[in-house]
Parts: sequence; structure tokens; C-alpha cells
Amino acid sequence: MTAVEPRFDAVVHAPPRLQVCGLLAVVDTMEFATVRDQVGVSDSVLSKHVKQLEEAGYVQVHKATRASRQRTSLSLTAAGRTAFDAHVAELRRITGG
Amino acid sequence: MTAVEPRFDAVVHAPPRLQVCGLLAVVDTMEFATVRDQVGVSDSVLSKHVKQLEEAGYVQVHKATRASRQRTSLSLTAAGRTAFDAHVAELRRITGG
DNA sequence: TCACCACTTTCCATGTCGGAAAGAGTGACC
DNA sequence: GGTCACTCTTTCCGACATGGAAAGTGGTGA
Repeated sequence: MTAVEPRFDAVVHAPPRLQVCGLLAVVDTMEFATVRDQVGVSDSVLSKHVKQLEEAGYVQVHKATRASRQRTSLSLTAAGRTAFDAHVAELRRITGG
Repeated sequence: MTAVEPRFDAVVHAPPRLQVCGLLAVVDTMEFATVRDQVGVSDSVLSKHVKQLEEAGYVQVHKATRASRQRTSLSLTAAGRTAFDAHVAELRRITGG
């Protein structure tokens, strides 16, 4: 088991973003609408949180036209995975792993 | 391993309060000053967070005069332990246990 | 061109947060 | 009794985060 350096990350910690990261951590990619439904927030709220994750360099947004419909898919970047893993490690440390 | 029902708790989730709960979860009691130093916040900030935990019924505040000094010790209540455990379970669920 | 879809952005009202500083309660000391 | 020190508490404040509603944007098809 590789030890990740525990590191608290406020961008990741906010509930909706923690959920987004948690979802993206176990898949290569997930569609915007799917994430929105899983997290249970509105379009605008998810869009704003995704923007923050994107600006932090944690999430990559990929827009594509699929089946003649605009589809946005999200994925964790390497930095995002690192930050998420480090934050989870910190949560475990705090909560007594 | 008893399964605690995962339940997100905003009162517990805030970083300083999560740390306080994490500390109190592994001891019977801890002094205010010790918690303050461990968490790394000022008196006023800790006082305010403790108040929130107290009002939620999660932390019990016990004031005593020890060695001719006022000493306040904190401890988790049963409700506090339940809420903390449930929140930790929810964090594990979100972050992929 | 117009309607539509899938987000984005703006606007706004509310809530939270921490720092600084004043306040309060208790015991010690003279 | 009065003053001081210690240990929190409370108040005041500005900064920032958050979500809902609604308007806006860009691409697509009729």
C-alpha cells in the first residue's frame, strides 16, 4: 500500500466537490448530466463547482457532440487524483483511519 | 464490524470541527487548550466551533478549577459519537472506502 | 430563421469564517 | 477590598462561499 502524503485541500473538501471527485476517481470519464444526478444538484450549481475544480487543475472538461447532442464529460486529471488521494489520506488521518 | 448508517453532517464536516471530533473520538476527555493547540486555531475560533458542537449536542463542555486554574475539558457525547461515526462512514462511502 | 438542448454566467440573498478586541468569571496576591 | 492574571466568550467586522433563479451562449436540427 503506497502511502500518499496527507494534505488537506479546501477545494476538494466542499461536499459537492468531494462527491464529484469521488465519482470521477473510479471511472475514466463521466458525463456532466450523470454527475449532476449522482450528486443531486442543479445544472448551475454543478457547473460552478466543476469550474472551480477545473481552475484548480483537478478536473478536465471535454465537450463533444455525440448523437447530435452536446455532451460534456468530466475526468480527473493527474493533479486531481493526487489532490484527492492526499485529501482522503488526510481525512483518514483526522478521523482515525 | 458494525455498520453505521452513513449520514453526512454539515456540523461535523467543517474542517476545524472535524478535527475536534476526531481528537475527542479517541479519548474520554481533552482540555480546551490542548484541543486548541492540536487543531491550530485561536481561542475565539475554537470557542465558537465548540459552541456549535455543543448546541448540536455533540460535545459536552465541563468546566472545573484544577490546580487553582480554570480548566475546560471537552468530550464527545453519545450523540456526538454517533454523528461522527455516521459522517466518517459517509466520507468513506463518498471517497470509496 | 426559429426552437431546442446542454450547459454557463450573472445576480442576489444568505450563511459561514476567522481575526481582533472587548467582556466575563474565577482565583491569587497584597 | 482592589487589582491582576488567566482562561475562555462574545461581539463586531469584512471577506468569501453557496445555492436558486433567470438570463445568456453556442451548436444542431426542423
